[in-house]
Amino acid sequence: MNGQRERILSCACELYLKVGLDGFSMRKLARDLGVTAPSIYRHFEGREEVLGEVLREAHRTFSSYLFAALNEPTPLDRFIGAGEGYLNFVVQHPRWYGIMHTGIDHLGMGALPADIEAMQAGIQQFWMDRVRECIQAGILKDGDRELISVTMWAHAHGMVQLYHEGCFPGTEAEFRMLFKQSGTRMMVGVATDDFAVQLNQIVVDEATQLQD
Amino acid sequence: MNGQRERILSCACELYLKVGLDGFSMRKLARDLGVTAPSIYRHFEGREEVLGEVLREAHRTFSSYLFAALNEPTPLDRFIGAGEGYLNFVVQHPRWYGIMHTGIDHLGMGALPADIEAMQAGIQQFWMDRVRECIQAGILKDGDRELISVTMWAHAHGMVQLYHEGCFPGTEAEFRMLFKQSGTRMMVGVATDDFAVQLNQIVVDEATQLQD
DNA sequence: GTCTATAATCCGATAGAC
DNA sequence: GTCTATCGGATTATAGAC
Repeated sequence: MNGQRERILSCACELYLKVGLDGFSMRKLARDLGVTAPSIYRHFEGREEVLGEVLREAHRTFSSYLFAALNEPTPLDRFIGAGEGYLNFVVQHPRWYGIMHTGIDHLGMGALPADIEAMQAGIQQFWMDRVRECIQAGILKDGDRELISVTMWAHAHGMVQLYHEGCFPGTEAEFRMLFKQSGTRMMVGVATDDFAVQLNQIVVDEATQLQD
Repeated sequence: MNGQRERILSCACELYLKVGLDGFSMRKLARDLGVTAPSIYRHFEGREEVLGEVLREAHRTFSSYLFAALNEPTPLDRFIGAGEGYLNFVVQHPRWYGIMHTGIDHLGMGALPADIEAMQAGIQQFWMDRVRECIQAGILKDGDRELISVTMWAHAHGMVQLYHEGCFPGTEAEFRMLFKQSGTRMMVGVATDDFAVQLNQIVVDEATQLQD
């Protein structure tokens, strides 16, 4: 029966989301499944292969959050939609974001499976496409696309890491606000002069709102 | 003899820098010291107390890298000096930066020692002072100081995390360049209009340099 | 202050019976 | 396919001799 393999995988994802990478063990997985540990080795070569599947599921979920933005009508809408998808994902699934940023050595693997590397390449391509079409639409500066992408990536990733580390005191809703407000300011440096005017207007509006 | 305690601490820092947090064990520490594990428990209550001292040393070193910038003459020089100190620290001491961003639960502690919390508060105060005096000097926008600080913090931390994860392909020197170039763009959004002109001039100069 | 010996838990993985 | 039994290793930490 091949359904058993899928039952193990489903249970493995659940276990990882509950206890994290360091707490994830074959013995606990067996206990949750209601079997003994050696049984799992009939379906998987070892812990490494199971974790590979968990990592695969993380990438699948992340991709679905991002790629939903492709249904939006304009480059700007797709860019904003992708940003909101990213924000929703990291807030709702911190463990899955975590395993995607865990070194392969810590996962006990020598190298990433080819299909996971392909998914990573697809995600990177997705972001580069958003940057490219926002440049064509006159929203982002027509310059070094890689550098523009890095600046936005680093800001977003840093915000998320600091939030997950507990460096921001507020609630989840307050973090979402902070993420967007900070993102607006960061964007000013990579936007065209015309679009920067609109972004700065948002900043001013926020300031006057706070005064009321 | 109290010198033994200091010898253990020195060796503990060395061991942590070599093998990281997960590889750090009392047995390895004892082996490096040339004694057996139970001996260490005459000087320390347990692994948690030793790691607390390692974390303390990390904060001391980080602070020394930052606070050296206080010798600079102007607010802008102090700000740039602090940024360069930060960059030097994270490049030269990734493990120490790492333990400073490790949750206390992962360190096996219930709460941070009061003096370490005080050092963290001092570092945060240092950055807020840099922001405050750069606002007074007409370099940064006169707005929400906390938000300006968060934007810069997130960008810097994100750049470092991605670098340490191996997400940037280049050399260390190329990363230092990337950090500064990306930082310049990020700064445009939090700078005054006057200072943003200077920052954008740097961006243009870089672009024309690349064309040659 | 350091040692030996050991308790008490964990872990991944395998052999071989059923 | 699952089980029992086990190997071989890791860890923190303690008891008690010297």
